[in-house]
Amino acid sequence: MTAPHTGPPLAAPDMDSAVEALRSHGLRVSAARRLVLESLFAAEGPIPAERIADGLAGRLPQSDLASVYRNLETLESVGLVRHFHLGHGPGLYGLAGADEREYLVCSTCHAVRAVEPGEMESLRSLIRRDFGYDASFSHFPIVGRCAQCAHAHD
Amino acid sequence: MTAPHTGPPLAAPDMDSAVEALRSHGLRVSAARRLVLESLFAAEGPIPAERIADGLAGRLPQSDLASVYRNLETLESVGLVRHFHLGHGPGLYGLAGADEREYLVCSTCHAVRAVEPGEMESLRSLIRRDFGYDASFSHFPIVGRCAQCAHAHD
DNA sequence: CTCTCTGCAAATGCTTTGCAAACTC
DNA sequence: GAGTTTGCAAAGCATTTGCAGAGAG
Repeated sequence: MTAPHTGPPLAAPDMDSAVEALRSHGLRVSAARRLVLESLFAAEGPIPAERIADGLAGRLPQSDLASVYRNLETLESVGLVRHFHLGHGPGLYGLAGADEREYLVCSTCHAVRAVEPGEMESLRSLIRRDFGYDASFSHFPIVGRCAQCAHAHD
Repeated sequence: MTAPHTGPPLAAPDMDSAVEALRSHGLRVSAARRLVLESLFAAEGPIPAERIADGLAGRLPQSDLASVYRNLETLESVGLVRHFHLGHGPGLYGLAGADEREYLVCSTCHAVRAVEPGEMESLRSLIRRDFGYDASFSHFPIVGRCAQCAHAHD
């Protein structure tokens, strides 16, 4: 059941350590805050804010969307949460360190492909060498034409 | 004055050929359409739709923002225009083939660095080799920590 | 004369903000 | 209690859509 974890360790592996992290930053542990964290722990992967507000489609209590956004921002500011985009549509939020995969989106068929962070290492070092940037493709995806679409040249 | 041009040639080098391209696609050459093209030819580089609507801050006649968006989409669909994003904020529109530089944005200081397409070639071939994608960083930037920010470690 | 395109207004989708009441410490 | 955080409502920003009239071919 426990798949081998290749990415960075979770900033907080469970609810308790997340709560502890909040307190250590002088933040209060409110019900709404808890609920955001619980949703992220319960979700199968990164989700839009709205899914948290509707209680993961009923599995958890609902909460106010504005508060969800506020809390996601707060949690992100202390490093417990991260968010990214895959083109248009709402941002996706997840636990920092979890599922920090990087994405390729085909500009033609719009298929999304996720790869483990390790697979981008040579890419990252090339960028570091050529441009001096420590790049991450976990906030914006790499956009390009995928092999299938390149074959099926329009 | 004419800087060496390393990128692809403009899809339409001037107003006349742009108009011709429109006609060849069965599209009408309306005043509003002309104005969008003129704005893009007049602009120093990619600009948000709103700047076109307000007539480049008065240099040209104003036009309706909704029509500007509609026309940008139309022009993009026939390959005369392209658009991209640099993080949040409005999309930036420019003439296809012009200023098709690719961007790096520092995740810490948010500085934007543009590079000529050629400079990304080795990066692009690595992505092609590793993932089979024909990548372009002219729609989304590469996000990462720049050298200066890496030095000044938080 | 036909069909595309425009301008206006209103709607949309995602996210942020103002504010009084509720809750955490 | 003091100060954060909430919930609700409303605003904000970028972009899209509906529709009747104007304009291109």
